[in-house]
Amino acid sequence: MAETQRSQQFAGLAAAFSDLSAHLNQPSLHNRVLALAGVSLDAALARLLVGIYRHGPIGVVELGDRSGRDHTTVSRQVAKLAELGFVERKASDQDRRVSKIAVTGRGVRIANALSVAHQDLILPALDGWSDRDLADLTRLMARLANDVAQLRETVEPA
Amino acid sequence: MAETQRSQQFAGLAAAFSDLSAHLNQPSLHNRVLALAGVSLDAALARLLVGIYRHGPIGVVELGDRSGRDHTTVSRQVAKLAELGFVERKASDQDRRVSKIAVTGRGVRIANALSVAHQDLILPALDGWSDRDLADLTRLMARLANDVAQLRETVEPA
DNA sequence: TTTCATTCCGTGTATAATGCACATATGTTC
DNA sequence: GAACATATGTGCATTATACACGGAATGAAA
Repeated sequence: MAETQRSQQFAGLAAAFSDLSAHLNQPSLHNRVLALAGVSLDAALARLLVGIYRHGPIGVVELGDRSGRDHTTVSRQVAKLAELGFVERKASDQDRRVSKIAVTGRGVRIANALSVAHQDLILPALDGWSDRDLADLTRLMARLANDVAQLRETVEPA
Repeated sequence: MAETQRSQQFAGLAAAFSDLSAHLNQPSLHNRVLALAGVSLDAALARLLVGIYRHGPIGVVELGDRSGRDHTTVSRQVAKLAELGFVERKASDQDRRVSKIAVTGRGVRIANALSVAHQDLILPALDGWSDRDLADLTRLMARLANDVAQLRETVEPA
C-alpha cells in the first residue's frame, strides 16, 4: 500500500510543521523580538511591514491575498503604517487603480531591526546544526512552499 | 565571516518558512478543507479540535499556551466545542483544579475527516517528491521544531 | 463611442474574537 | 495555618475583522 505509506509520511510532515509553527508564532517570542528591536508596534502591523518590505511595492489586494486577510482589513492596517511613516502609497503609472505600497527609509530601518532581533533570538537554536543540514532544510522547505503555491494556482486560476 | 554566512543561511530559512506558512494558512484552503470534509466549523475551532485530538487530554492553560492565545479565550472556544459534543472536560484525579479536555467519539470522527481532507488537498503537491527528500524534510523540520522548543524552555523556565 | 463587466481601493457598519481584571477553587511551600 | 502559586472561568471593554457598498479606473464588446 504505497498510498498508505505516503499518508503516514504526510502525517509526519504535517505534525512537524504544526509544531514548528506553534513555537515560532508564540506571542511571547513576538514580544521579545519587539523588545529587542526597541520597536513598539502591533504584532499584525509588524508582520505586515516585513511583508511589504519583502514583496513591495505591492498593492492592497495582493497583500491581503498573501496575508490571508480581507483587503479592507489590510487597507486599514496599511493606513496605520503610513500614518507612522513606515510605508507610503503611490499610484502606479501603468494602472491608476492600484496604489503601490512601499516601505520608507524609516520603514526599512524598522523592518531590518525586526529581522535582526528575530534572528538573534532564533539562531541559537541552530547551534548544533551542520551547514549541510541547514542548507537541506532550507532547500526542501522552499521547494515545498513553491510546490504548494503551484498547486494553488492550479485549483484557483487567476 | 562565519557569522555573516549563518545570518544569510538563516534569512533563507526564515523566508522559506514564511512563504510556506503563508500558503498553508490561506483561508481559501481552510474553506476547501472544511467543504471536502463536510464539516461546518469555524477555522479557529477546527484548529483547536485537531490540537486537542493530537495533544489531549490537556488542560486549558496548556492548550492556550500551545495555541498562543489567552487561556480565557481558549476556555470559551472549548466551551463551544463541548456544546457541539466534540470534546468533553473531566476533572483530573491528581489535581482537581485542572479539567482535562479530550475529544469525544464524534470529535474524533470530525478531526479525522479534517485531517484526511487536508491531506487530500495538499498531498498532490508532493507528487514529484522522492521518499528520501520527504523523509529528510520531515526529519529536519521536526528537529528544528524541537530545538526551538528547547530554546524556549531555556529562556522561559517553567 | 458607448455600454458593460471587471478590478482595485477605501469607508460605514455590525459582529465577534480577544485580552485584561477579577473571582473562585485547588494545590504547594514555609 | 498562612502565604503564595496555579487552573479555570466570567464580566467587560477594546478592536480586529469581514461584509455591503460605492467610486474610480481599466478593458472588452457592441
